[in-house]
Amino acid sequence: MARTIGSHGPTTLEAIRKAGVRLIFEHGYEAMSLRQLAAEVGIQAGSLYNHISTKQDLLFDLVQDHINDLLRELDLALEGKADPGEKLRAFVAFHVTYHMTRKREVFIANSELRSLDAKNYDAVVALRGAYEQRLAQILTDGVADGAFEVVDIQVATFAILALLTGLCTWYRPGGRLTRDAIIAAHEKLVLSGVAPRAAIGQASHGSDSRRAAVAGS
Amino acid sequence: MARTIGSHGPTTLEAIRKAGVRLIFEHGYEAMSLRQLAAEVGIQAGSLYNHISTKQDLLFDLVQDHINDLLRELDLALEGKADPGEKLRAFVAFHVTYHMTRKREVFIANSELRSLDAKNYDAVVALRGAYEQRLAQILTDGVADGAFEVVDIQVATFAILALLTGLCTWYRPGGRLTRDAIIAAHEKLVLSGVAPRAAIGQASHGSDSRRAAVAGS
Amino acid sequence: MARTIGSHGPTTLEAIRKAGVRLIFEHGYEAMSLRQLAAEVGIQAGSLYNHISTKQDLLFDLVQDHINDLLRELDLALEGKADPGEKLRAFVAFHVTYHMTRKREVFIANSELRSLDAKNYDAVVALRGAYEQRLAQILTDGVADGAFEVVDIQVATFAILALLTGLCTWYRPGGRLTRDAIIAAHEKLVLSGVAPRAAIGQASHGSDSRRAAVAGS
Amino acid sequence: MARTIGSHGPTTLEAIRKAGVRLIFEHGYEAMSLRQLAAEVGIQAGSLYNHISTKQDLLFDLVQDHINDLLRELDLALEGKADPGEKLRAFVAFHVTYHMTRKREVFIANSELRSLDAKNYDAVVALRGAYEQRLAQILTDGVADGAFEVVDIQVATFAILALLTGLCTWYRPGGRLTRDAIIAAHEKLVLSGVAPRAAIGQASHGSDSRRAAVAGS
DNA sequence: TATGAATGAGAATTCATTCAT
DNA sequence: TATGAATGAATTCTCATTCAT
Repeated sequence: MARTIGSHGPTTLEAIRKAGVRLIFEHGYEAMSLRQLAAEVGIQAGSLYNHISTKQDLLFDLVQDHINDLLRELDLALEGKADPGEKLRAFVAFHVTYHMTRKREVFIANSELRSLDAKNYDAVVALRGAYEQRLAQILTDGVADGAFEVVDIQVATFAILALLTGLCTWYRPGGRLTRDAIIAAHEKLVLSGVAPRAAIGQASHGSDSRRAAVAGS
Repeated sequence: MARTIGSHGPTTLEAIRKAGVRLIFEHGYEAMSLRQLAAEVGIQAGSLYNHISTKQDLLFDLVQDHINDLLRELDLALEGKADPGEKLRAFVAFHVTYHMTRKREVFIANSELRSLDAKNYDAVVALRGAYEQRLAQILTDGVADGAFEVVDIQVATFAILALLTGLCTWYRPGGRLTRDAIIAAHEKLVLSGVAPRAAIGQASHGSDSRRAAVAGS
Repeated sequence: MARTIGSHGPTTLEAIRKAGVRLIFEHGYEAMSLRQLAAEVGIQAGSLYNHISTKQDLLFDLVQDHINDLLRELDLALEGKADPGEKLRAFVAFHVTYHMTRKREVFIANSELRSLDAKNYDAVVALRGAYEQRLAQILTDGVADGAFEVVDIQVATFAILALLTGLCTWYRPGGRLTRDAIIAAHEKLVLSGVAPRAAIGQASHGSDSRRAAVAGS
Repeated sequence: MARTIGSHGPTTLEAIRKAGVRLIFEHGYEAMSLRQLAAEVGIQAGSLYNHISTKQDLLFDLVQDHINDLLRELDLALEGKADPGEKLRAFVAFHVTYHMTRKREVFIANSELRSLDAKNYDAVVALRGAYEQRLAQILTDGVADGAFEVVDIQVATFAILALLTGLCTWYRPGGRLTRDAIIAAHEKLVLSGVAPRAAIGQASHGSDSRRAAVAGS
């Protein structure tokens, strides 16, 4: 905290992490070389080892920290929300916002799981499971009190997460749409998506074939 | 004539492609070594070059062939469908089915785009754009005749594709759900998701904030 | 000789040798691959082995045949020449002409000796020695009867051969000079070069240091 | 401070260059493997890349440095020489001396040009042209003031260079002849070779055919 | 005689990591 | 804490050669 000039320790580590996120996002973990990373930071490759212990460890730290942040901030965002609809809307808004702000960390955490070795993989998947569980619980509650209707909670959980997370493959700051517009667009899809069938049945051009499919599931 | 020992002719190429898909799916393109691939096929690494011209080319061929198949089969699946609702349902059913059957090719085509070099990347992105365009057109038509309501067509296109494609990160044949159940679950989410707001509005616990956001988009 | 249609044996071998000369001249023996060579000829690499026994053997044959031709034709060119001056002029004219006509073979025979394995190298060097010996003998005779003056016969032999052979690093058919002009230019240098010192001494700006050096040799 | 174990710093690069010159001289650039080179230096193949950037670059550096040295030292050797005869004698003495001292670099610079890629080749050929130009100018001046007579300056330039450079294919230190004797032998050939025809004409056994050829050039 | 596929060795180069300074 | 040099294993890819068909 009271760091004197010349002590670059934390600064350097931060620079490594920042550059690491960027390079892994752009090239992938396997394709990023530590020489590249060091060059980006402005040091020699060997010097990285004064700050990280391993390339694998750097990845793990980045991913783990991200998911921990995600979880913590989600819980803040859901705080005080009572009914499932409100919660789901908060979830969507939070998830979309977070993914717009930190899309590179998000992307890495989703696409580089396979580059984690077994132990690290398990740890991260456990954390991710906790996050998924938050959404699954919201859906379960909503279905229980009749606010939502889904064919399968598990599938819906995965599908909604995929839908929301897809954002970080195309979002670029300064694009055509405002943050709110993007949130609204996702909110519409998700909230409508889990809305009870009855409500939409009237307006829909629904066919028997669809009903049959659903019934058959 | 009826050769069985070793791997010869088109058989070998097929074996290379099959093993390639599996290894890239499991480890990623960068992480798959040609030694590994060759070992899987049962030949020496150098012998691969009797069948492929480059590791990069193998990836490109796999991805391109997949997307071409996807497009061709989609058009077959949509043939004869008239109204947007019917089309969207057909799209969902087709996409989900295809992704269950060939989830590894699908996964590769989505996750290894960044491993393609510039020229190949552009070619694949163009093809993928054509596929996205099919869905965008369905949504556009549905919105035009009032069957659908979405906040933003572009966003909805990407989101729905992400939702459907997410399937291949968790689907395993022989799982808890039947093929039809999985299709139905996705159909519900997508069809409801684009259903006109009016119909669901009553059932929804909609908040002012959301309406404002939508209005502002 | 009485070859029937369909028998391409000698034709193919000739094509291989021709292409081989060109490729070795352009890229060097080590840098020429048999795949390249085969492609040039229009066959598969494996098929080369119906005509040659080894890459090394191809090189050896090309070089050996060239030197044999060189020797045989030199003897024809020197036939009937009596005095050393006449012989030397004939040698120059022959060597230059031959090197203009077959500069690629010549170049290979000079630059790829080191790519020959020990046995082949020795054989070729022996043949080359015979050729050098022809020139050495001419010089020896000329010196003996006072027609020539050289400081050292061995050195003069190598130097004159290098001078003449240098031609094939710059000569291109259809250049600025006619064949005769090129011969004349070399003849002047060589014939003057071995002319007795006395004759030129007057015209030369000879220094004592040079005389001393010569005396000391 | 006084490090002696292993090879470090500029020492290693120097060792690589020295070993490189020797190996390329002996086997040719294409035939020298970096494993070989590294073994010669006493390091692992990969470690070479701490000192050079590419095999091609090593060759280029060796060749370029050699030609730069050659040019610089030639200009020193010619300094203060006034008339063409004196200059030509100085040129011969310098060239021969240099080629005896650094025959391997010289040989490489002459025989491995074709192994340079286009850009490097052009750079080296430009430098070499500057060197050739020095000799061409001496000949031009000598012809202008009547001290020399040559049939064609261009051809004479190439021929004399080839004559002198040929040295490095046979010269071995500690051979039969002293340095001075070798210089004298080449001086005699070159100086006589460009001496005016008139002076030698008397002593020569010149034939009409030769005169005709020269006249016709 | 030609082919296509295979081999096994070897090419240049890159990599994560270590360590004396 | 940084450096520069080293390591040894691994990378993609090429090569001359073989051989069943």
